[in-house]
Amino acid sequence: MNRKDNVTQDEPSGPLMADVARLAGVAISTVSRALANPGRVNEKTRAKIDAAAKQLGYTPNAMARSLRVGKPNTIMIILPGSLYYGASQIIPQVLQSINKSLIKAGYNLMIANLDRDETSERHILDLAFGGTARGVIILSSKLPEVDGRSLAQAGLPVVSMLLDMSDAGTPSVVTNDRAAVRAVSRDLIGLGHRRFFYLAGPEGNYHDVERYAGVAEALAEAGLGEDAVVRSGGSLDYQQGFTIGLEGVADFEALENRPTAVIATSDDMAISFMSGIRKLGLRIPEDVSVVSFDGSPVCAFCTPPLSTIEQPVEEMGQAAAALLLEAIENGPPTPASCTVVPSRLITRESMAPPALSR
Amino acid sequence: MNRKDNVTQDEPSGPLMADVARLAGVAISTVSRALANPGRVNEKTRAKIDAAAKQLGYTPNAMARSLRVGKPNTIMIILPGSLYYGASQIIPQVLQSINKSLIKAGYNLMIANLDRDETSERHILDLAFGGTARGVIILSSKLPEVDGRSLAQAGLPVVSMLLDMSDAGTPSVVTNDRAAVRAVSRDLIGLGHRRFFYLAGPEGNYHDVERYAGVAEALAEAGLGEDAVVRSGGSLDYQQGFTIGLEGVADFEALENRPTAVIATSDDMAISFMSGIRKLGLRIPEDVSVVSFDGSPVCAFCTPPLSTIEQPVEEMGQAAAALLLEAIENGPPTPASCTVVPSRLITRESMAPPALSR
DNA sequence: TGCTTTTTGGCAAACGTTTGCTATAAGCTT
DNA sequence: AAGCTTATAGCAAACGTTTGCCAAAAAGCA
Repeated sequence: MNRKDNVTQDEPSGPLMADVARLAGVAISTVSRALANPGRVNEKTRAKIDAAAKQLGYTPNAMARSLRVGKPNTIMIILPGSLYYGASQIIPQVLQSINKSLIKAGYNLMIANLDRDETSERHILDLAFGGTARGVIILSSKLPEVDGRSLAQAGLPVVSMLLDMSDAGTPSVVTNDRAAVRAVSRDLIGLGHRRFFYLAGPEGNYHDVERYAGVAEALAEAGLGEDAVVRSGGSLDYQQGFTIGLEGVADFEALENRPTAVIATSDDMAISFMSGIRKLGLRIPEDVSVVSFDGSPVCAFCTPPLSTIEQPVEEMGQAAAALLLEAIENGPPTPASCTVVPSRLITRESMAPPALSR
Repeated sequence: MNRKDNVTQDEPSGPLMADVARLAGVAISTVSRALANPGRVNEKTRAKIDAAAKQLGYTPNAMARSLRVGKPNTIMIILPGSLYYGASQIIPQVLQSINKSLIKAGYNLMIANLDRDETSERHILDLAFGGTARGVIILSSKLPEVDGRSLAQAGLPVVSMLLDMSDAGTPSVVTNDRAAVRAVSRDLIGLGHRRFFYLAGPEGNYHDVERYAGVAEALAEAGLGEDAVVRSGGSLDYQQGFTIGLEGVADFEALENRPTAVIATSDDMAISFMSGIRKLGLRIPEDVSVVSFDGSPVCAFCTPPLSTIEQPVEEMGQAAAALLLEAIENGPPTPASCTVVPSRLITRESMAPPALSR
C-alpha cells in the first residue's frame, strides 16, 4: 500500500526519502542525517541506509531541500546580448570555467540573457527575488532594475565580471584593458609608428572607454597629442565587429595622411579590417600594422597572423566563481574588491615597424 | 509582530504571499488564485491584491511553487565538452535561441557540462532525478548513464539536438550533414575535381560518419571509387580543429598525387589548413579548392574567403525548444520524430575548377 | 548496581506555495 | 419569498525535505 492508491499513477516521480527509510527500517530523519551529516548517525545504520538508497536508486529532491533550508543551490549568470559575438569564444569559455568551479562547490548554473528589453530584466529579477538563485555573476553589464526592484536589493551576492563595478559596491573581476592597450600602443610607438587608427566599440561603453584611454595615455607619455589617432566606428555594438572593421576600411581609405598602425578593439574588427585592407592592395604589416583585442585562437591563422591581446577568460571565470562562493560563505567583501587578471599580448606578424614614409 | 522575533534577522528574504494577503485583507489562497488563475477571483479583490503585491514588491517563490505543483520550471541543456571549440559560435547561438523560446513559455535554462568523467554524468543525473529539471535538451551526445540510473529512465522529456537519436526513442533535431556534404561534393565533382582530401573529426563520431558518407555517396554517384578520397585526421576531437588542419597540411604535403579539393569537417580545420597550405606556396583555389562545415561568419574574411556549409543553429535551437515544450505538454511523440533543418552552402572564392593537371 | 553522560533515533514542525473541499454570499427561478 | 444554482473566499492539507527537541539506549563511572 503505497502513497497514491486511488489515483491513476501518472507520475513515477521516483523513490522518496520515506521509501528509503522504510526499506532500511529507520525514520526519515535518520535517513536525512545519514545522507547529509558526517557523524550524526551510527556507522552501521548509515551503511544500511546507503544500501537501501542505492538499491532504490534514490535521488534527493533538490527543491524540497532548498526550500526547507532557505538557500537554493543555483547560481545565475547574466549574459548580455552584446557578448554573443563573432570569432572570440568568450561565452563558452566563461560558462565552462565557471560551471566547473561551481559544480565542485555543489552549485548549479542557470543562465539568463539580458537584452535591452524590459521582459528580460523582469525575468532576471524574478529569478533573483523568487528564491531561485543563491548568487549572481553578471557579465559586462550594469545591474538590471525595473519597476522598483533592483538586483542590488535582492540580498544576493553579486559578482561583476569584465566590467568594474567595485565603485558601486559590487565586487568585480576584470582584465586590465587600459594597461594592456597602453602597453601595446607603447610597443607600436617603439617600433616607430606615429599615426594611429583606432577601431572603436560602442561610444561610452566601458571597454571602449578603457581601451581608448590606454591609447591616449601611451600617446601622452610619448609626447604625442591625441590628434595622432583617428577614431573609427563608435556607433555599432561589439556584436557587429565584422561590420565595424569593414566600415573602418572605408574610413581608412578616405584618409589623407594614412596612419601606419591600427588598434582594433576586437578580433572581429581586425579580421574584417585586414581582409578589406588587403583587397585595397595594401600590405600588412608593411603598409599597416594591426593589433587587436580578444585573443581568439583563429588569429594565429589569419593572413598575416594577427597580434592580439588575449583575454584571460578562464582565469577570470574562476576568479569570479571563487569570489562569489566566498561572498556566499562570508558575506560580500567590504569595500568591494576589484580583481584584475592581467591579459597578455600575443605578438604575431601583423606588427612591424612602419615602412619609411614619404 | 512579524514572523521571526527572537531570531537575529539574518535574511530579509522578501515579502511572502502571506504578507500580501494581510495587506490586502484577504486569505492567502485568494492571493494565490488572484496572481495565477484568470477568472477565479473577483475583479475588485484582484485589483486590491495586485496593488498590495506591487506595493510590497512581492515576488513569488518559484521553488515553493514547483515543489507544490510537482513540476519544476527549469530546463536543462547538456553541453558536451567537445562542442566548445574554435571559431564557430555554436554554443552561444544555441543557448541564446533556446533560452529565448523557453523564457517565452515560462521556463528557465540551466546548463550542465558533460565531460567524459563520471562526476559530470552523476551531476546531470542528480539534476534529472532530483526534481530540478522539467525537461532536457542534449547536444550531440548520447544519454548519460551511470551506476544504474540512466537519463532515459528519469521520466523526463528529452530532445536531442545535432545528433539523431530518434531510433533510440529520443526525438531529435538535426541538420542534414550527409546531404549537405553530398551536395557540395557533387559541386566539386562538377567543377572537375577527381581527387579529394577529407579532414576528419574523431573516428566513429556521428557527425564524421555522416559527413564522410556524404562524400562517399557523391563519389559513388559519379562513378568514382572511394580511393578518390584521402582521409586525414580522425584521432582528435573537434575541439582540436586547428591542430587537425595543421596535421592535415603535413599529410597533404606528403602525398604523391595531390588531391585538388579539400573537404574539411569544421571551419577551424579549414582555416588552419588553408593557412598552412599557403605557407607551402600553394594557391587556393588555383591549386586546391577548400570547403568546410559550420558557417562561422569569420569565413567570409579568410584568404581566400572560405566556402562553408552553414549550420542553421538558431532554427535548430528553436525547433528543439518547441519539440521539448510540446513533449512536456502532450508527452513525447511516438514514434520519436526526427526534425531535419536543412543547412545551406555559402559559396565563396575558395572553390574553383582545378588547374589543368600534369 | 545505580547514576550520569554521551550517542543515536524519532516526532513533528517548519520552508512558501497550490488546491480540493467547504462555507458563505449573491443571484435566479418560480 | 423560499429554494435553487453560481460565484467568491477561506481552511487546511499537501509537496519532500531538514532540524530542534526530546526520548531511549548505550556507555562510562563510581
